[in-house]
Amino acid sequence: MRIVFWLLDVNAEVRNEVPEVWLWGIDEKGERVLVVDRSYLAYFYAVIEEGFDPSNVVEEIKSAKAEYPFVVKTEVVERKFFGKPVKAVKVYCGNPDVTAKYASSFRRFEGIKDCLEDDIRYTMHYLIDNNVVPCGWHEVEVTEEKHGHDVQVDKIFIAESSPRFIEKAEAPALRILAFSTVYYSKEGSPKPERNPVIVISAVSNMGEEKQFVANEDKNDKPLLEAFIKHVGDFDPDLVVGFGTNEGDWHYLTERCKKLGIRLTVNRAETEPHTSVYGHVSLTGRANVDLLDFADEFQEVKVKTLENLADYLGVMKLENHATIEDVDFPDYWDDKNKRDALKKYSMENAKRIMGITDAILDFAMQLSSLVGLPIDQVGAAAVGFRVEWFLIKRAQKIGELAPRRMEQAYRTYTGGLVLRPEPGLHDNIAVLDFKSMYPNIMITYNLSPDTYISPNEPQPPPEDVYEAPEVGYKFRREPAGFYREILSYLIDVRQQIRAKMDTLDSKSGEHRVLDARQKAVKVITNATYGYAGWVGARWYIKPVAEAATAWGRHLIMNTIDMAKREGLKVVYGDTDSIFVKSEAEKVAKLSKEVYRKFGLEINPDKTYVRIFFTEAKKRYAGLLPDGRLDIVGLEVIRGDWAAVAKTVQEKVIEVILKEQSPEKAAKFVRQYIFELRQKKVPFHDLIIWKTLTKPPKKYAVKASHVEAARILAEKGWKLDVGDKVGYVVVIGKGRLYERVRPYILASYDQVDIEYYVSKQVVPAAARILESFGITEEQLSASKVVEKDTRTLADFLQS
DNA sequence: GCCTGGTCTCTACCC
DNA sequence: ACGGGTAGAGACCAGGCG
Repeated sequence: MRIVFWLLDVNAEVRNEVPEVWLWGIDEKGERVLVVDRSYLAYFYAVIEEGFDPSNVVEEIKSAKAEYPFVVKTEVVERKFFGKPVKAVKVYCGNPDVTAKYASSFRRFEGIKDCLEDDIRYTMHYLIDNNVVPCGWHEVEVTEEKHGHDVQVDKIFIAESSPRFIEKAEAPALRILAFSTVYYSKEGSPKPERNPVIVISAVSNMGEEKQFVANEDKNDKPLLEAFIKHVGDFDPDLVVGFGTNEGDWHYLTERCKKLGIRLTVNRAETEPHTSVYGHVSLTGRANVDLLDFADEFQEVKVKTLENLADYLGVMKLENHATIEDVDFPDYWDDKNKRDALKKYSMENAKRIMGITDAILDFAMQLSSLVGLPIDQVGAAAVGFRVEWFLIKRAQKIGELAPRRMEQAYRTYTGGLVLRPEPGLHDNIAVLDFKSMYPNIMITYNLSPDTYISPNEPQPPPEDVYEAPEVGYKFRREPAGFYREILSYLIDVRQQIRAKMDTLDSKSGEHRVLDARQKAVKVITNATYGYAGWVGARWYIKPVAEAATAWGRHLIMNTIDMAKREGLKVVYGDTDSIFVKSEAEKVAKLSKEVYRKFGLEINPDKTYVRIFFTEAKKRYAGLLPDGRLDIVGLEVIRGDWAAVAKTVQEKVIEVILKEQSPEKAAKFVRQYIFELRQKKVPFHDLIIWKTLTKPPKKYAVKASHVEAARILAEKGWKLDVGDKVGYVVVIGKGRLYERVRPYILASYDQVDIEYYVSKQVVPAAARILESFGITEEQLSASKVVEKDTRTLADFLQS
């Protein structure tokens, strides 16, 4: 019989010495199915030395049969490696776990140049070779198997053919469970061996809410058992949380162990286990951690669940109280507050479900585009997402995936940034090169396989593109790997967008296609960065270096052409120039640049008025619709207190809209006055900074590290990548000696004068100094204040 | 011992 | 664990200064 199913998750098993690929999915009728494919063998390639007879290698492998019992068969194949034809022996193994070991032995065999693709997981080879696509539909010939396994599905099938991919946009109706936990700890970061789970809130995408609460004596065993049962009863396809990969799953698993129960929440009666890219796998379900997708939202500086939900409009922050982790025990112990804690926990579960609604289409599209199952694609770093997409495309053209090589890290020259013309300008147009680096790579055929290294025989000059400044050469023909891939991506995105235009923008298909074009764009734009990444399988530094060299060449030529056209250039960064807007001249420039270089540069936006400081990469513009576009300045930085950001934004607004520095200065002084009265919320004084390495590795003392140390003393363990929120308090010595984690500080300890002189005034002066207003003028009363303080200090000591 | 200027470290930004 | 270019704050340190 034939079934059609949508692929949710994949894993491998070896049963009775037969390797099996398990495909977990949902069929057209909405039944949960497991399709087991026993027909697929693990393999790797032994690439043959040039001029060596592959059959000798085959013989050699055969004669070593005793040492390599899992070699099932060999096959001589033609492939390409960095574009060059190679012969290889494809070595099939009866056990997926031995390929890497065998490959490393075979590398020493005579006539074998290298072994490849032993580092690609069995399941990934399966998906790629059969064009089986996660979050995609497939049809497959199957026979139904008796339901003898301990797996939670409606039906189990044995595949009689390879699944065949079917183009179909929309996903089936999934069952989704969002959950959020509360742990009880008075000793700092909760630890599963000593601290109980006191609340788990769960929400389903059907709107069902369930809350599990510990007993009065904080016995959490019944709670956990009830939660496990609930997951089993609801049988979700997707389990979604926030920070679950690095937190909850480990905690809950260990907590259950400690209580003598097993956290069996997957479809195979096993416990959660950590898998590739540090993601936690729940066999048969997709475990999605929304924190993995938070990077997509650069505007959200401090990645908390609340902030992300607020940003996505899921649940407006101002209407809901946030309870800090440190306060959980108080809220539990105080019976009057306990309901608030329960409410907060349930709101968090709802936030998770809301965010899921907002990003799930994108996640699914990214998964199917890249080819990694949805639970993995989020956890995979950008470089690996690009790489899996490349591996998938490589297979289609017979290109072998290179191994990751240890290579020395060396930087290279990047984009060109112009010095801005400081001050105010009216009517400025921004001209942007459309997808500059991808298009450069396509146009000049920059690719690992078209690169001609200096020690190779050199083709005649008319057959190569030579990058300016750096002089690297690339074959004009045939099309390189990157050209193929990038043209494909750009084409596909155009097709999707054309299709979208024919659809009702509220339709399901439109929404799915929009998510897909976003996923395509993300991968397209990340390809240049991938090309310059030392860790990349296809890393060839000259490829990335040539791309930026062409970029500089293009932008410099464009500036010259603009000037000749009579356009005044006031700024530019990498792929853009800012010019005094003159529609006809701009149009003519675009045309000429296209004619000369074959790349498109078009007006992106126009500023009614724009302001530059002396610094590059920092400016603020007024858009025709009245919105402000602020770039690089403190307003959009996460490591400045809100007081400074609020004031600077207001100053910018007054300057751009009313061109009145005096009014702006007056506002600043008024704000400072109120700040000194402590009329601004305490939260607006918090400064957030990321811990970028373990505290011990810092070469110099730093405020946020010191704040983290204070928290650690109290038992609150912070990890690399965590944001530390601190305030500056009154005291002596260096700044780092005067910081406190905000959750441990009170308003009356705060050193307001620090916020005046080091936050608000500098942020405001950054703008106002161009108009002749000094820091002193902004903090006029500072002098008096300072003297008073000095006097007070004097009297004290 | 304190101030000053130069350099280094650190973070977060732009594209 | 995708690239380089850049600003700005604060730590740190050597040298000046009777």
